[in-house]
Amino acid sequence: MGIRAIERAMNVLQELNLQPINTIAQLHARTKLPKPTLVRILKTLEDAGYVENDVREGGYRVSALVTSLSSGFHKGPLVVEAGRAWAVAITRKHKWPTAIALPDYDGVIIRFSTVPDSPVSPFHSTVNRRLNLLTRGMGLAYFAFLEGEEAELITDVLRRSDDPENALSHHPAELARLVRKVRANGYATRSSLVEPRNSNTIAVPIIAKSGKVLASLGLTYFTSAFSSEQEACARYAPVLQSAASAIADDLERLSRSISIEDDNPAAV
Amino acid sequence: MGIRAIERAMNVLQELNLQPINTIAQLHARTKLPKPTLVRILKTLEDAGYVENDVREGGYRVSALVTSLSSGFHKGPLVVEAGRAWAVAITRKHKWPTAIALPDYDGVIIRFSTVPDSPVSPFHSTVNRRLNLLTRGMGLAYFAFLEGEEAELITDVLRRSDDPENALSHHPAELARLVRKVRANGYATRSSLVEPRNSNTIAVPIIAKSGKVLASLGLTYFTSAFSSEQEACARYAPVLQSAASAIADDLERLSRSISIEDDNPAAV
DNA sequence: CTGATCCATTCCGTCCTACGGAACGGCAGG
DNA sequence: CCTGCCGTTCCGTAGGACGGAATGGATCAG
Repeated sequence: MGIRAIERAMNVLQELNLQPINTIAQLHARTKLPKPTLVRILKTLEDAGYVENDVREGGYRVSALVTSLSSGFHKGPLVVEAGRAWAVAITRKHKWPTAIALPDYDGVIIRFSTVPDSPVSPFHSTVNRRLNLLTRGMGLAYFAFLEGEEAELITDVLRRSDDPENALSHHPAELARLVRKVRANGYATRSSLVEPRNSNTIAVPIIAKSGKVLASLGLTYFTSAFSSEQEACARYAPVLQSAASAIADDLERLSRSISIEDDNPAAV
Repeated sequence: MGIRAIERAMNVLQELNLQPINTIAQLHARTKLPKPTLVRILKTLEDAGYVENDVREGGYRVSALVTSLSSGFHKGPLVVEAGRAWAVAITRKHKWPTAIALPDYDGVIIRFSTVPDSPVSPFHSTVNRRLNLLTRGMGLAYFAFLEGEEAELITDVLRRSDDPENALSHHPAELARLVRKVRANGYATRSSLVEPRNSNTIAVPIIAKSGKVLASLGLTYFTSAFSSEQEACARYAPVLQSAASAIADDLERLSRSISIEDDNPAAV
């Protein structure tokens, strides 16, 4: 068993990263910690410079110094590095948060998200969150564009899964129809069968010049902001597609001009 | 006064970010904490998943989860996002760590560094570190390419400083000569008058299409790895220059294709 | 093989400090 | 004015963090 105060502080810090601004009441509800304890922890983090108490906004937020807690960690695949700038740019222009997800066995894991840059995020920061391949927009955008042996391999793995979100894998015909539809559209959206219902995600694959599907790029919006899913897709799918293609270009340029031997896409 | 255990844990976590691998003895020396206390703190962080005890390497290192402690913080200028991929690519190819620094009043601040990706870094992670404009490679690469009013303004500020590292600002003729040399070379290096002596940094400016100097891109190497500074510069200056120019291109493409209203380069 | 040295880790009794219920002051709405 | 909700402060208590000393390896010298 570890030091309780530290465990608590780390949890609080994680929670703080999930929203641009956090009130004591919210943190109290999410962490189940007594308010005085929260105040004490936040004061400690504030003194240390990791947290700011924004009285105007009425809450606490992480400050620039938190980067020093993770500046020593990298080994992110190059596609994430190449894609960040585009993800940030889209969010600056269109406000909605975007994210980049990388394959991880029978799912994808979000490796970068612009939630903190988005003034209107339906979600909290979702970095390191795992998404299923068949029901989630970013999972499906990856899965549907897989080809040949790789596609079969993953399909087999999914078939063996008893996760309800992978249920579609037991209905090959329907699955094939879904894949065809996604490929025809050039983008995927989150299944209407899974939570949360008040938002949706539009996602496209990032495909290397070699044809290999590297990752997916997604944008999440409040459903209430549009009259229909079609409207949102018509607006953002082209943006995402051109960004995904630009990311693939950038990767190509990166490897050509600097000539990288091999970008190992090993996850984690 | 805050909670001591938390303050200590945060310090330990920061220290862990400064080196790829950290032994208890090193941490003990750097943090002045008793070893049992360190072990307890590290065990706590390990249980929570932020730290790994790599028995093979004989020490502790930060793990992927630390990113969740800062994933909520962004507001980084687009030039850093655009430059990351290139910095990472250079380090993967040439091994030496690279960094991107942004202007901050009378200095520059390192906003991104590939130290964790470098197997041979002379330095520890240097994110958020401030560098002087006249003696440091990355500072000088920025300063020397400033033009017109902006250059005069900063020069005035420097002249009013009594920081020994800004001493050159009191000798306008020598300063002008240095600036001319840097401009002619197209890159800057760290002054041989300042520490540390066992490494050096080669840096180039990142200049937007508009002509505005946005940032500097630097590479740091052990002096002992080359027979002369010339040799290292001949090898890496062109690499850095082409990367800097590519970053400017990327920025241009980012803003053209997504058409961002205004990239506010405000630092922290 | 023995003894010395250095290291990370565990023990455990002491003391302190983190804890949280209760109280407080501020604010908004009724 | 009162009521409800908020963030913050108080303060007596008790449980947990603390660190010196002991332990268990690993490495090296003789």
